[in-house]
Amino acid sequence: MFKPELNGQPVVVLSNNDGCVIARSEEAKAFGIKMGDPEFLVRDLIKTYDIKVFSSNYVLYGDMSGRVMSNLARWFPKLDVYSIDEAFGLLDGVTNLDTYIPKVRESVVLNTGIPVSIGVAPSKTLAKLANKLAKKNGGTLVLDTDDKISKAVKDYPVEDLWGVGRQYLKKFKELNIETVGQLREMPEMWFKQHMTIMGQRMWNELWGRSAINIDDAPVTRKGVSVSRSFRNYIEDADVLSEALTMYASRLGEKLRKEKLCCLYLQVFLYTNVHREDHPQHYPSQTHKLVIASNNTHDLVKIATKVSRMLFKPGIKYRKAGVIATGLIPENELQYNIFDEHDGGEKDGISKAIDTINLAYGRGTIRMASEGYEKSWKLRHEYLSKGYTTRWNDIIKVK
DNA sequence: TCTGGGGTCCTAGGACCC
DNA sequence: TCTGGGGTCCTAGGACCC
Repeated sequence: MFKPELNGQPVVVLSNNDGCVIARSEEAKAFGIKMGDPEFLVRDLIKTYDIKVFSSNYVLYGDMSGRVMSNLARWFPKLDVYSIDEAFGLLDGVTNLDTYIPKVRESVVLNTGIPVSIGVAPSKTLAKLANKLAKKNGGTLVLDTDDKISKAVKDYPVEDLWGVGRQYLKKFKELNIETVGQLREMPEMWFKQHMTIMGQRMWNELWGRSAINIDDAPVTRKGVSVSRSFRNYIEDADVLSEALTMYASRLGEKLRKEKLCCLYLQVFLYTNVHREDHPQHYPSQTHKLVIASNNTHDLVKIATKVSRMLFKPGIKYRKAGVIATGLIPENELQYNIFDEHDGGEKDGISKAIDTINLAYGRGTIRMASEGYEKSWKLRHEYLSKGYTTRWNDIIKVK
């Protein structure tokens, strides 16, 4: 949208640390670049065909996503935002689907500049399938009769079905099941035996009986995590605790933004799983807080302490992270009669830090233990601009 | 000599999603 | 030399309860 000259060009977007290809234009796919390919393995292809490369820019994508979702919400009585680029909408009471759905699509494209596709069906699983087929059908597809559904699933490859990953696919292939049409003919008991309750749901969904509800109530989340790969290996406990300081600080910011406190903080370390010649070590430990917290001081103290306990000398660490669970609203804290509480002093400091960082940019005020050199910091060499979120990057219209 | 039945909660690990 | 990050749900097994 912001670089229209790239329309029709091969373009790829890289994961964090510029590690893997995570999005490709049709033109880039045609040159044989696959989802998840490591950048360094396709570097020659990129050069040969002059493929345009971008680092991920989640702030920009998140903002554009919000625009699309709020436009969609005008057309559905219930909208369940499933991911950054997908939503399920309820169409109860809409009768003229064949004219309504193309109208929704045109409206979103017109108002946001983002092309979307819409699939309609009696269950989420079939709607996902319809959506995929819609991409080659002008952007919309309505499966509102048993006959249309049977035709749609007949040749649809099982590996593209929602809920089918590597392991389930292996089972299907052993039985020579190639298409969703074949899969759906298996008895219900077979689904239950081989795929437990998930399979039973899938079976119902495939026959047009909705088994996965549309939920527009904001669900209370179960966990919040921050993890990153390092730019270079870390072999030093002090450097490792610098990284954990930053991750725990970010985690605190995220929790405070959602007004949540955590009762458990899990810390984990990883070595490079792709290197068989490196000794592998992937320890993890969960720390239970006496009083749930979301202030940076508490979280950093725990994260760095645990990371030093987990660390083993002589190991090349590649990645680390922190996970907060046992989440409770920050205004429903359970104090403890036997433990001292600072009366919220540290919480006040964290709030002040948030205010300053919001005004002057993330990281303006940070914990000293985050360090200064940061040899582990992310690589982002091909970052696009913050067209919609930074004053300096906003496009000029002449 | 012979030792029940029905639960909950927690954690680790596996499978899946985008 | 270089391989992402953030989630959900389910199951099994252990520890505990009465």
